[in-house]
Amino acid sequence: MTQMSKRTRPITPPTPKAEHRKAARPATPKHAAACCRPIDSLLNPELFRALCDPTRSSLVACIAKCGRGCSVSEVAECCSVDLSVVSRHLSQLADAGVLHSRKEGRTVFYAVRYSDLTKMLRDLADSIDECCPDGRAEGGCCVPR
Amino acid sequence: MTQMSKRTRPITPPTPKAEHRKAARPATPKHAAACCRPIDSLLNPELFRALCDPTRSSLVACIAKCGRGCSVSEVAECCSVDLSVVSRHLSQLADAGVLHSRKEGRTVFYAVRYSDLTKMLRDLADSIDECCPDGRAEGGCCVPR
DNA sequence: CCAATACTTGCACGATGACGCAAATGAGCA
DNA sequence: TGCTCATTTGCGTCATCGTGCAAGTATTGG
Repeated sequence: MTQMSKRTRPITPPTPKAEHRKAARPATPKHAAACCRPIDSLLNPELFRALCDPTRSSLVACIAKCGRGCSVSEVAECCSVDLSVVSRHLSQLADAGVLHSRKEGRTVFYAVRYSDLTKMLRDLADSIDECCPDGRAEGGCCVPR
Repeated sequence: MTQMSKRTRPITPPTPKAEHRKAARPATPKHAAACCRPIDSLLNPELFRALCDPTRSSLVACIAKCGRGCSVSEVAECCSVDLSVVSRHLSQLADAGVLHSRKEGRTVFYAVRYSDLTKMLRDLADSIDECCPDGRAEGGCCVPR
């Protein structure tokens, strides 16, 4: 247990869920100074975390292609996992900002947050571009040695 | 690299790696017919899987901001995990197409695949847009009930 | 009020992931 | 050849994740 010495592992007790995911993010590394900061916030693991599971991503694709809000049980037909699993995945995706949920009577409709999602992706792409467009970067912010 | 093929599990022999990740992907769901297919391939969990870990994403941010190729030990200074862990993360990111590696003598330089990465992100954003631009989608491909 | 419908939540289990340490491999250099 | 530096790999450990089943909650209809 002492294996992971100091960082991210308060020995045992509280286990605040996905703890190590929160911690390991050294604000400003030695190299790579203050330039191009937007990438730090845009390269948010939470979004990717939501989309990294194939079941979840297929659910997103299903709803996206659907174009309208889909109920949980409707979406569940898209894949072979239990309805409860789908329910959990959808709420997870909603938490991550990928989906939007709307309750109507006893059914819950999930829809893709098209513009938010595409904005996140494009902003990230932009921030990556900004970091180092072709020519630039030589003698950039990161000390060579 | 197949670094973690069947490793770390002496107990259960066959363990076909990340099995469930491969499987759960019902080609064509009942709803959401053949329209807007690109999203299926672009919403690739593998890319997100690579970026979903905060340590990994901070490594990517570090290298991105760096602008040039960074050696493993250099990058390791950006975060507080063991060098071996960084090495594994970097090769994982390279496998996912996020980074590019180049060996020079005994050092390995990793650099962000700027254009590939931004292309993937923008294409995905485009495919999401295509799926359902504002007005469209009513009475789309997914049967309402 | 009761039953049915549509989800959500609790729980247990097996698989996977991230990690550190130590040993191994590879590549220059004296 | 032997040594050192840079990185990778083997292995054990612990936490987290995805999943199914069963029970619980909310909402609508009779």
